[in-house]
Amino acid sequence: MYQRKIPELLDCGLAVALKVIGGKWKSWIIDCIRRDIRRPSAIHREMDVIAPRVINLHLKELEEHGIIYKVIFADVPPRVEYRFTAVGESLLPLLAQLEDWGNANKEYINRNVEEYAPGSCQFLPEQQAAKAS
Amino acid sequence: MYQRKIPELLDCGLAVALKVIGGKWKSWIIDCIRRDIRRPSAIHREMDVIAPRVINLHLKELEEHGIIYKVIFADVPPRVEYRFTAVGESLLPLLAQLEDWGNANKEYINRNVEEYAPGSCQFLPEQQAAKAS
DNA sequence: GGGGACAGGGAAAAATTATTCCCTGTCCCC
DNA sequence: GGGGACAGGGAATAATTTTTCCCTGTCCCC
Repeated sequence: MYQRKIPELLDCGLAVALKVIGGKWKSWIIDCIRRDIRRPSAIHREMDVIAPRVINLHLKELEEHGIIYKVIFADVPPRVEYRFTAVGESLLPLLAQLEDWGNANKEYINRNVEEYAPGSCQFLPEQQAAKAS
Repeated sequence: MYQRKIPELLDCGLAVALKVIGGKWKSWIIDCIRRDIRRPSAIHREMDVIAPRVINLHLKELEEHGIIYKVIFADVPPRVEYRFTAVGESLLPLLAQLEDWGNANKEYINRNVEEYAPGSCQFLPEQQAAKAS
């Protein structure tokens, strides 16, 4: 386990929320479980461009944060399922809203990124007002 | 500017949203501007534990993403203000909700992190059901 | 002139996160 | 026995992000 050298500021609710959902593939994993893809191997298949190891690490973090929990069946071969805790469930509507927002604005954002050139931001207020409209 | 080596998956709305708000201090900066702390130097004072350089980089990114825009006054000494674009404004309610969620659950999450020990996740379904309730 | 506030950025280092490679077991099927 | 599926982790490396240090310029005030 990696030992942090710079302390985090976790008194702010926003920081906590972002810590939980902010990992690179976290939200994708959460979305899998939401769609009832709950077994590690199934998630690995679903996210086949991501290394299984990476997914496992994220799963462990989600578990540490109390967003999901693991159900281990006594079966052989071993069978494991991840499910949402109550707190994890409460996150789903927020993620859905974020996703809607992203879908509604991704063209705008990607266009902005492409068009952005250092210095192109030099406008006077009147010009900016025009641009913003 | 850093040249990415691994392409991002930005077709998913959630990924886009997290890209925009996911930077380490992004949401704090957005919160400053929301509270009408709009000038770079004022933001630096407000977030005085963060290096000004870092804040500038995040501001530039928010600008590139079209979340905020810069108003440059012709004054001397130079005066600059950051303001939200319409898209930036539309993000605020979502952030407020995330913050509420984080505040409501941060004790739970921090407790989980502290109590988590590798292997403590080995429960049978019945025990998990009890824990989750 | 010296010092401070203003806005901003280059270069390098450090910290953090993501990724790859490869290894541990068990069981089933051919 | 060999090969595959299952769940999982150690160690090292690469990629990315964050941070520090220091420098550019203008203007005002003492």
